[in-house]
Amino acid sequence: MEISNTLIVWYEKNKRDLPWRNCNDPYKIWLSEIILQQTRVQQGLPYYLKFVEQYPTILDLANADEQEILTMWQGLGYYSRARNMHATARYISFELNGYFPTKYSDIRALKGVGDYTAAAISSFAYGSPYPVIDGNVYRLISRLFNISLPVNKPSGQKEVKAAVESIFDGNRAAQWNQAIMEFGSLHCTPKKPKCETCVLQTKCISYSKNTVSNRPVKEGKIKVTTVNHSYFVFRYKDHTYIEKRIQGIWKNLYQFPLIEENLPENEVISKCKNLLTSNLTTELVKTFESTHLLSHRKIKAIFYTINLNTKPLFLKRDIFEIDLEQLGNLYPTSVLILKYLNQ
DNA sequence: TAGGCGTGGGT
DNA sequence: TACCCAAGCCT
Repeated sequence: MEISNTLIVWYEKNKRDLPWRNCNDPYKIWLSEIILQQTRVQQGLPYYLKFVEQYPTILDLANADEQEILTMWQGLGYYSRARNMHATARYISFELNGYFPTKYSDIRALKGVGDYTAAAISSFAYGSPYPVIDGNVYRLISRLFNISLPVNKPSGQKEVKAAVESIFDGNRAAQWNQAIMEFGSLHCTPKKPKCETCVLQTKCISYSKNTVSNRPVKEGKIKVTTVNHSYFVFRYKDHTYIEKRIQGIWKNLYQFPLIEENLPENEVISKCKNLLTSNLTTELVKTFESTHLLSHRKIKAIFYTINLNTKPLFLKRDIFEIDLEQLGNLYPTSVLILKYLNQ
């Protein structure tokens, strides 16, 4: 209880003014939590404001096209969040008559809602006594209790959860949850935590044992593999030609026709010509190169421009014609392709 | 359960 | 530069 008081006093004095706080609308709380998954407040905030303006109610979101929602989401990453969010909006609007679920178990069962998000919505919208455990909490708790088990493995997660429950105050769950995340985010930071001015310093076992810089422990590294992307930008008048991605990364976003194999340039050009029904007499011009970094992949991208005098016919039926300016506006696309369009 | 899934900021 | 990390979830 003493730790809870300390955290909450700190929070009331230091909290940021954010639009989804002091709000009981489960729709807006849910929306903010989906946007903020693995996303910094600074990056997610403009998207939240945009979504609330465009879709004031969950029914507005449910009635929107997925393509429009993905365009709104463009640039935020982890696009499955947007697809799941749309599916959940339709489920709540049309199966639950627009009533957002109130029970933790029902909230937890929604698409795109895991343990963290269910606890956040339950506490912030309804005051239900479920502690949030996000990256901030893993870090803060592993320091406070000097937990040496890896927090990205079930063993460490179990220990953190038990520690959280030992200090959680369910009678003020919403405030408590906001407080511990805000404190972790602003004070008990990953690098250079502000231990010298920390209100929990005397309670922090890692501080007394000088292990703060080694907490939290994480095991295993993500290996980043390098892949090649060759994009073909066919131009005919103001038109260009795109296709929809149907699986994997950037699913349901649009792109220029793409060859992913790592081939020598002459074979890439040969593959490009095979996309068309007729012989290609125009040459390909390499107009842009970029290395695009993902969390788990390094994409070495090359963009070739092909300026045509006649309308092209494609063997692949799913390649279709648009105005170039529609890509990134009417047709959502990746930041990699936005970089090309903006250069 | 380990890997897939984005992007941008910080060091 | 290369790496870590961010209000995680899904399969």
